[in-house]
Amino acid sequence: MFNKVIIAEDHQSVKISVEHTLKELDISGTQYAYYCDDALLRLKKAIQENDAFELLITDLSFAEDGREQKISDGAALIEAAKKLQPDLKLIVFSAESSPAVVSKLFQELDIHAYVYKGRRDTIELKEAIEALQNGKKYLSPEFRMALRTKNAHDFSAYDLMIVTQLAEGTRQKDIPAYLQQNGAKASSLSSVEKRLNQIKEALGFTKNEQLIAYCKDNKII
Amino acid sequence: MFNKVIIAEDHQSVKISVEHTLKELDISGTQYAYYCDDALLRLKKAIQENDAFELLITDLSFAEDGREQKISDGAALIEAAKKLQPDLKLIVFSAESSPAVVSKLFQELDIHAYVYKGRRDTIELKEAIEALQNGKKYLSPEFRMALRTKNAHDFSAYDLMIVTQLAEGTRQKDIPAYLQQNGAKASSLSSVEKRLNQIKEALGFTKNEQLIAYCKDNKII
DNA sequence: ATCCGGTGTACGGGAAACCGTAAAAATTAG
DNA sequence: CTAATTTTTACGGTTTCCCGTACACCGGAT
Repeated sequence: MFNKVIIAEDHQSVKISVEHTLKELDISGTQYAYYCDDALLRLKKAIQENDAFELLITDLSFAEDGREQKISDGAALIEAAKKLQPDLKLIVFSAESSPAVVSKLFQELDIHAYVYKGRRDTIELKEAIEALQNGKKYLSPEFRMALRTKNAHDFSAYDLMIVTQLAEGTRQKDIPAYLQQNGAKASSLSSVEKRLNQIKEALGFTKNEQLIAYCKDNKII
Repeated sequence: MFNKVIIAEDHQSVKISVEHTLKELDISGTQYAYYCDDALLRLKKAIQENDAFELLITDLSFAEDGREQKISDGAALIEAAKKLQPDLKLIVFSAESSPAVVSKLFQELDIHAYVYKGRRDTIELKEAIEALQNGKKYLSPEFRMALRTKNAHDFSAYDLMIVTQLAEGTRQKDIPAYLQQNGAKASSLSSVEKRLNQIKEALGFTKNEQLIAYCKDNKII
């Protein structure tokens, strides 16, 4: 049974609903943060006071609003929180609909649940919390199929460099210089061409413009 | 004083919060729809029963979830609702942060208020409703500056055709044929090249990839 | 009718991207 | 350590794109 929970969520409307949901589950020791930095601070403080949180529920994207923040999104918050407190349970509560992104959360950040903001989200949030209390993981139904059919192409850090440069207007023939500066293994123009071809081939594309559109649509860059 | 209000919102968590907010404003005749089609249906029915709604609060993006829908987003819902009932007051309640999109809502759909889902959104929603009751319009503070510095480039339908084709992988030299089929005035390769140059020039870009990235980021395509 | 500015089109030289091939370098296997 | 395999790089020909110039067309104003 969770008792001490912290929510990181920048939408006041959502925060209020989560508040209600937790109340319905008789979870009382709940704190809220509108900023990731604030959430991390509270986590630290709780540890120092020997009364650590048991569960973090966080959104993924946080809007900037002038206040300078060290941590700008939920993924980074989770990473920092895990370092601070490895046993912390993690629920991501987000409207992110890209299976690629969600899959990454489970694989790389090892979160315990993903709840998709949708037409049943408060119900699903309850289900997720209950699942965690039983030592299980939880994934919103919408994603249970999607995650199996994984990405047609896994973008490596190397791929990301290239695609990002393209999207920023760097000429293909100038990318080798950039790669060299950033210490990438294969940094010849041929390699860049070959890799781009492989990626486009894998995705069934023919033009760079198409690839950029795809990456933007899927939040890859 | 509003009395009969309808909410179109596909996030249960947000819907619950809006519910509370309206209750706090002593607005009782409130209905909710998780789908745009449902919202439109209720609007129609209310008119037939001579008890039309006074205010529509709607999100912009609605997730698809298997159920086939005629209207798939808030903008289309507003358009349909206006046709049905021109005097209906319109509040858009969304997390959309692109000034270009919000600007369009006011200019082309003539909405009365835009409330940005953020750290003060329930408060702002109240302010918006009160503003409307006083015959005023409302825009979330975050946008009040941004809307003045409008887009560096206004994309015409013609521009959109070209950029969309690019993003779909059509070769530049094949775009003229497409334009001709779709009855665009200028359909020569030269014209396409020239127009693309003008757009990129206006935005300070040099490469198509950059332009596609920009369009995706700003929800232009 | 003439003169315009704006807009669409045609063409051509040069740059960049595309694509296949083959050499060179680095890894791995035996 | 050498052979074999994979990865990276180099190079050349072709296509596409880029960009400047020049011409044709059209509606409006003189």
